[in-house]
Amino acid sequence: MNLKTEAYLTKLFPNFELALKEKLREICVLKSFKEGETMMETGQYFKSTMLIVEGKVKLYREGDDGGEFFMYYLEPGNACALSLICATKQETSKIKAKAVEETTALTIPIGMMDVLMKDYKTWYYFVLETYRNRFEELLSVLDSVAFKALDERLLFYLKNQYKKSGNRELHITHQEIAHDLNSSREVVSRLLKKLEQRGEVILHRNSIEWLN
Amino acid sequence: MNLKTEAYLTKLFPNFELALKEKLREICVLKSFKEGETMMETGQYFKSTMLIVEGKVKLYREGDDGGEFFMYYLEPGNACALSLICATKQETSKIKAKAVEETTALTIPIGMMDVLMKDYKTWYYFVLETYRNRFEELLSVLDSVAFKALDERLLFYLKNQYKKSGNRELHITHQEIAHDLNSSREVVSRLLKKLEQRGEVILHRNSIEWLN
DNA sequence: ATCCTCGTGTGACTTTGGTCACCTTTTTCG
DNA sequence: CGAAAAAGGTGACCAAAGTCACACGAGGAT
Repeated sequence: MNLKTEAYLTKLFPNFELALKEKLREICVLKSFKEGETMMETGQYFKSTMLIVEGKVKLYREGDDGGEFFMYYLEPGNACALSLICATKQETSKIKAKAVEETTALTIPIGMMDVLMKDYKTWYYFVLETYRNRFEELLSVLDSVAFKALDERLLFYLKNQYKKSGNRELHITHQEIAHDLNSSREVVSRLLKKLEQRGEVILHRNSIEWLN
Repeated sequence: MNLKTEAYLTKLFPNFELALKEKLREICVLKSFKEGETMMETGQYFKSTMLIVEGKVKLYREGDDGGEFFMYYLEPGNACALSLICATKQETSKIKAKAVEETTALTIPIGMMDVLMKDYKTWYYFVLETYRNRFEELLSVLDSVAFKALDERLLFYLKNQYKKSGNRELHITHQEIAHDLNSSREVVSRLLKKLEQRGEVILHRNSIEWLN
């Protein structure tokens, strides 16, 4: 297992200094999640920070009313910015993380965060870079919610999916899209139909073909 | 002027280590903005990072269509997280910063960012803390846009204004509220009327009295 | 005093998107 | 195979909020 940890660190976090990698090999625990499993639920305290090394994770923001709202994906090489924040603040998150594939993560006990921060410059850089990236991603999500009507948000969403998967054939149901956009299935279906009529996509059962 | 800089640093950034304060005294330039002045416009490159030391700044996100959208205030002791991000990335911001009062800021040339980051631990902490706080603030803004109807967003907005000013008497026009919420004046007027009928506020010309 | 601007109030209309009811087709599973 | 579940399509209806048109009153300017 330590060997595996080392392999992941070398491959996905090449910028980590040697000493940091050694330290992490010591304190990290590999943890696996099944497809569809919820890795983190609203109301939980963070006991550890996670570095994703395998799979794909969807991050949702949860509203007080129970609504959910897709923010972004975490992929191998990413860390959850929220877990970095919440970990240090010892707060419960209004965040839900869901594995969309079989996912593996390196978990770091939050007690270690301060030490890592202080002693390893490359960790510090990594955390900073993570914040930066998530911050920007969050801003662009905010943009689309604040300024765009649902049809544009849908396009934005599909485009993102396409970019992430690199596949013209998006394997997803209308229901799930509606869920991610915090809207309803009928509305999404209607809008998709329009997109199809405008020649931007072709609809199949369980998948959407992205043209252009 | 260096004396002034020093005074500000001591008062507003007590956590900065001595060496950092000295360094900043060397490289910072004090800059003042008039009430209503736009400090930062979309499309500009950041040439410097700013630490607010006097006054109050409203931060807006701008949409492609020209719409604007109030995110949060910056106050003495705050830095603009965006300028920290954009500065390092050399990107243009889709952000507008507007002084709502006579405002003074310490400006730090972006070229210095790396040095500060590397050499001064307390700077590093400060930046991290800034990210953290803005990130959370951004999330709560996102919440209100994503999950709440306009009436609730209005309440959220008024409550924030009240908290920031500490004054029951909010000196603001319906027009400006509408602008900040990226909505329209008529709608805001109507909703405010409803709030008045429900006994939550009293409307005056040019101001809103916040009850409870 | 008169005028003009600004802030506000209000009714009518439209669009967007959420909801409901109900239907068809495909897939899964006992 | 046949029933049930999952995925998607569609029309009717409704509420929220954006738009337009216009009215009114307070206050400042001349």
